[in-house]
Amino acid sequence: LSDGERFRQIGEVADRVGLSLRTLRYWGEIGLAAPSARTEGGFRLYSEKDVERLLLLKQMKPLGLTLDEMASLADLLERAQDPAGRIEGDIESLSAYAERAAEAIEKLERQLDWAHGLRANIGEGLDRLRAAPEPRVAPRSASAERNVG
Amino acid sequence: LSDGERFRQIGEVADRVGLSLRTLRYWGEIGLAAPSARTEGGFRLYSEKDVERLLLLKQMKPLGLTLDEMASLADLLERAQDPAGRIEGDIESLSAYAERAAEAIEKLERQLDWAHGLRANIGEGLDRLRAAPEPRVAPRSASAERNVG
DNA sequence: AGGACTGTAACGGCGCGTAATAGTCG
DNA sequence: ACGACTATTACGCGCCGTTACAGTCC
Repeated sequence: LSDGERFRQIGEVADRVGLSLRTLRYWGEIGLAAPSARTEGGFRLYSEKDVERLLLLKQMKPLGLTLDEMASLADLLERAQDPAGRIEGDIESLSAYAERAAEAIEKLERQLDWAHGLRANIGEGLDRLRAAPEPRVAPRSASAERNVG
Repeated sequence: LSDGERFRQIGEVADRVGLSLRTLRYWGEIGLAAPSARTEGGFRLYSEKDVERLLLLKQMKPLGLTLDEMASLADLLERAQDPAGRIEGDIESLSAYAERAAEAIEKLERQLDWAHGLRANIGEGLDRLRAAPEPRVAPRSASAERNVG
């Protein structure tokens, strides 16, 4: 307000972090990532820390967690930043998430492999389709196949 | 029926391909991957080709397509197998999917990078939490810190 | 004939997309 | 005072998970 804190409103934030307006509003609504201020008229104002949290959350998405779990993990990571505010059980919770992250990574690697295979598969299909002419157009002679423009 | 075709029922198929019973039923219901036979009493019977299609569809999931699009792509790939049954426009459709596959691969790679970063992040958090003892347990002297079991 | 498996039908829910309508900012 | 942006509210959807209840297989 009176200090040098820089606030942005929802549209700019959505562009910067690559999330939709709807998603930002929803995440605020459920307490996952609420803007830390509002204008007099009700416009959401995101601080720099708010934006960082959004980026962190966005990077969590590939782990396949529910939004509740993402909130929990983000809180854990924030608490791990300064050793003051930690709570009993944090270590266990966090190491559980570490394991889930490892599993998610394996799954992503498998999926990436599949995706590469599928792309190759599609490429082969395209080659085959392009090799044979359209059904009704028959080649006049065997050597005429070379005329493919 | 009378020939050597091997049929499996839904539970076995679910185990083999790693999809839930509900998913198999739903995919059949919407025409994405229906079993090619039923028993007299109504039990679904999946042929070997049915199972292959299911595997193909499962590998498509990371591409982020809708089920309708997955059906379309699977049909295109099947038609590309033998050059006989192809249809005008298949090449264009298929190459559009090729592009989407490429984009999906880029996205997956980004996500994989993020996931690695996040895992490292969690690891650092754990290290920090483990480094400092629980709040209420204060060391008796500075040199006593070495007694960590 | 009993237990494992499967069938259909129905409701529920997450994570938003998508209006519709009204208010706010520079 | 204009246009761009934003607010809230509400409905809908895809993709199944999850009962509940009944029937089928060996």
